[in-house]
Amino acid sequence: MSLYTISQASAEVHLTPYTLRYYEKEGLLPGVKKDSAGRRNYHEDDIQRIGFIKCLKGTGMSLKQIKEYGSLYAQGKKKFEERNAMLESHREKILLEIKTQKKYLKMVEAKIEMKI
Amino acid sequence: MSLYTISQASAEVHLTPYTLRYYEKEGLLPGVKKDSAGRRNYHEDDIQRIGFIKCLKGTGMSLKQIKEYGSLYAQGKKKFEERNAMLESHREKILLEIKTQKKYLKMVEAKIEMKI
DNA sequence: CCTTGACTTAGAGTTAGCTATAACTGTTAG
DNA sequence: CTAACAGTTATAGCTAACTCTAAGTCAAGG
Repeated sequence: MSLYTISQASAEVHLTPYTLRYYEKEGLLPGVKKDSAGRRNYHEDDIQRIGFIKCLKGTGMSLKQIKEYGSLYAQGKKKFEERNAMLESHREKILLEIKTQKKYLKMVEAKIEMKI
Repeated sequence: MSLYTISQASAEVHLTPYTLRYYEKEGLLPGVKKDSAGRRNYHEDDIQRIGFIKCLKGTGMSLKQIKEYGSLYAQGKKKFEERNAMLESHREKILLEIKTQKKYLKMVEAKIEMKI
């Protein structure tokens, strides 16, 4: 299938229709097409975009920054440097986050092992 | 030093005095002592408790659940099973989260490598 | 034709987790 | 002694990210 209604897209990406409309309203997901009756038609690449939005959001990027990233993306290769710098620094952030999570994991495990 | 004012504790744990008072008000940090003038005196073990609160919160536990955990903790060994079950399931959650973060890391790195 | 149901919009409401304000009190340095 | 300071409480305000409601539109089945 290459076209999704909002409820199909919702099921596909595990976000509610409310959230999908909200993301669009906030400018995170520009250019979603509509049919003659005004209903959203999500294309395969919209699904991909939502997937990457979830990735960025899931690693702690704010919707505001995600929107910023998307807007750089939309401006093509003239903003390539800026956009990639954003990803690079986000990459560092994720690495740090994983490190922190591992540290916290050890703390929780130590507490479990204490058995008191 | 074994006693901290709120601003010293704040500096020590990297949380604002607002947040420390808020946590106390919300019941996450019961039993903080006060001096004769009514000012909080954080003891070494309060600092430790805050450290563990940060650990739980940093791994996605809600303040409500952290409070619940603390209340089980306060009830001593009769609630040991329940409390440890909470930690065990939280441990699973952290492991899953690390896995997810690693997946997302790969996605971001792939995007960086695309160079488009 | 008419009802049903999935959609639309604008805008209001909710929740978590702080963050700030106002009014006040006790301690300390000059 | 007094002014500045660091704390106190109660309560209001804020932001992010949804989540829901109301009122309306359109298409398809009986």
